[in-house]
Amino acid sequence: MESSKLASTATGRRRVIGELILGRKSAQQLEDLLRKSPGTDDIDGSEMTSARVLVNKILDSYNQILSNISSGESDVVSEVPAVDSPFLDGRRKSEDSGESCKTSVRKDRRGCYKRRRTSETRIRETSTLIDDGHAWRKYGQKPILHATHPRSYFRCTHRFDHGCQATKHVQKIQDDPPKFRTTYYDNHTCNNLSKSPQVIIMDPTAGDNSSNIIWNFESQIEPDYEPNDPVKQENKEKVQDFPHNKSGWPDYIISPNHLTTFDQTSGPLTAFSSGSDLGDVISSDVYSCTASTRNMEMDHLIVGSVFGDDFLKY
DNA sequence: CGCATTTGACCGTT
DNA sequence: AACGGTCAAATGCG
Repeated sequence: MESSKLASTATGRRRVIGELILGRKSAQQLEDLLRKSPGTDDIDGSEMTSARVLVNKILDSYNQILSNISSGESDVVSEVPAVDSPFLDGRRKSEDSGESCKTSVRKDRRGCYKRRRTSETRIRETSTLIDDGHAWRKYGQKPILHATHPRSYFRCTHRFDHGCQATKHVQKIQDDPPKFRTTYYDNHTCNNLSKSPQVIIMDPTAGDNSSNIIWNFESQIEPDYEPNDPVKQENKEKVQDFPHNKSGWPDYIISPNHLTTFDQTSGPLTAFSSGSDLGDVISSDVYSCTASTRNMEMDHLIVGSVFGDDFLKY
């Protein structure tokens, strides 16, 4: 096929990937349409279900192909296994090796850390701020060079009581329409979800733009907005255990293993499907979590590694 | 009063 | 030296 010829060169591969991404996007839009119109005159419920299954299969195929073909295409899609254990990360060492610090002017400065060079990251871009169901605590904010908005730094609230090392960085990267990039580092080991992940349509007025369908988790702290954010309280109050989330990964996050882990029984699919008992937090604007919704995030989530500050997206 | 956020300073990497 | 990431005292809030 022509695509295989194309795929043999770098530029050809990019084109193939581009086409695949377009195809996937179309499938996602179709999926969305199916969800929005649960029953029409022409299609009964079972046919609709079949259609959704088909769409899911198409999306899975796209994802599979993309993840395979782009394994070396770092600037298009990246999928890089963890380079080092979260607990061997420099930041971790800083926690428990304070004595290795240079003599500091301040009293025992715990922060003898190393800048993260390569570590497991998941990068997500959304048109709103996200709350992934975990309780985060903001520990810093910094202006970033050549960035119009500061970057906010969050760590898991259970860092100290459960030793959870998960952190994330949130940065607004675009004003109009607003766009936020959230970079997750390391796994949650606390297994504590403050609340269920949610999927909603953020901006119902922008109906024709499928990319507006995002994972919204109400608002996380806005990096450069009003600091008095109700989210703080939400994170605080809704902490509860979700024992089924054994992996420590938020259910909507692609595990570092691969996209294909979706097919596994303990994967996000299962978790989402079990969302029926979460209805109390799903508003009218919120999609219930179905198996198919997981694919929507593919537009926004990038699994990869960060080398320096270059991140890889498509 | 306890906990989360803010913010300036500190530290390691580049 | 610049930069990004983190710490921790100060502050705010419920």
